[in-house]
Amino acid sequence: MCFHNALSVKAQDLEHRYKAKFNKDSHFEPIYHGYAFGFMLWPVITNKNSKYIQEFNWGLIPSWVKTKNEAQKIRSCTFNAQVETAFEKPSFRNAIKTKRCLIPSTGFFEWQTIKSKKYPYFISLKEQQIFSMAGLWEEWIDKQTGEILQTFSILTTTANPLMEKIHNTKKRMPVILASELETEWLSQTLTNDNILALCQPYNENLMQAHTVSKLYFNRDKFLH
DNA sequence: CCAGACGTTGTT
DNA sequence: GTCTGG
DNA sequence: CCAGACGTTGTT
DNA sequence: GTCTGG
Repeated sequence: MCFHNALSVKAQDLEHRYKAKFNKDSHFEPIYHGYAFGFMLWPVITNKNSKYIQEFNWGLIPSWVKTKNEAQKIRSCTFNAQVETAFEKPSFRNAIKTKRCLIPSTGFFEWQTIKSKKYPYFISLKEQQIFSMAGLWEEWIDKQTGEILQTFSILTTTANPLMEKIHNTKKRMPVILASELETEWLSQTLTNDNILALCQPYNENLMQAHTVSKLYFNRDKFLH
């Protein structure tokens, strides 16, 4: 599961890290806590255009969705996509073959449950401030208004031992790509097996986690 | 045939 | 768009 | 964010 | 009207 994500760096830092540019009209500001249900804009680098950092909305809307209402309903269920089943699911099977992207992150939040109480953790990488989660994207056109919505989903896989201890109810974690595999993820010529091979749980020894205050998750602080 | 799903996991 | 369940 | 609930008891 | 669940 991955509903709480962070990208607490400047636009310029991202441009250096990915050797890609934001569009001129972008106003990216550091994101200290992004919550999926805000359907917020997030920087992504797609296989279609890796020279630019685009900003897509979190919550993938498949292209076959007919109405805004239906789109709103489905996108609250497509913040994450399980990689084990993504090749079969109608919502993801097209995207995982042809529309992959990198989701830049500086860390994400997960909850540990102990005796029915929940403790939030922040998880990041030891050696890279900015890393990439593996993502899928889609482009949806509202036939009523002509509006185009570009959206994305974060792939999840089974938790590694560190994440099993933290996210101890569902035991899932986002797919994290080693930096040297980012270009490969965006390649147009991968087989299904190649794609699955890139989506293994990340090495726990390269990750770090610490508890954080629940105050970070007060509704008022991260919605709007 | 035709309506309905199509998806994931849950802080205060 | 395509599959499933009734 | 925004649609949907807003309630209780307890059979096949 | 306000809270909750997705």
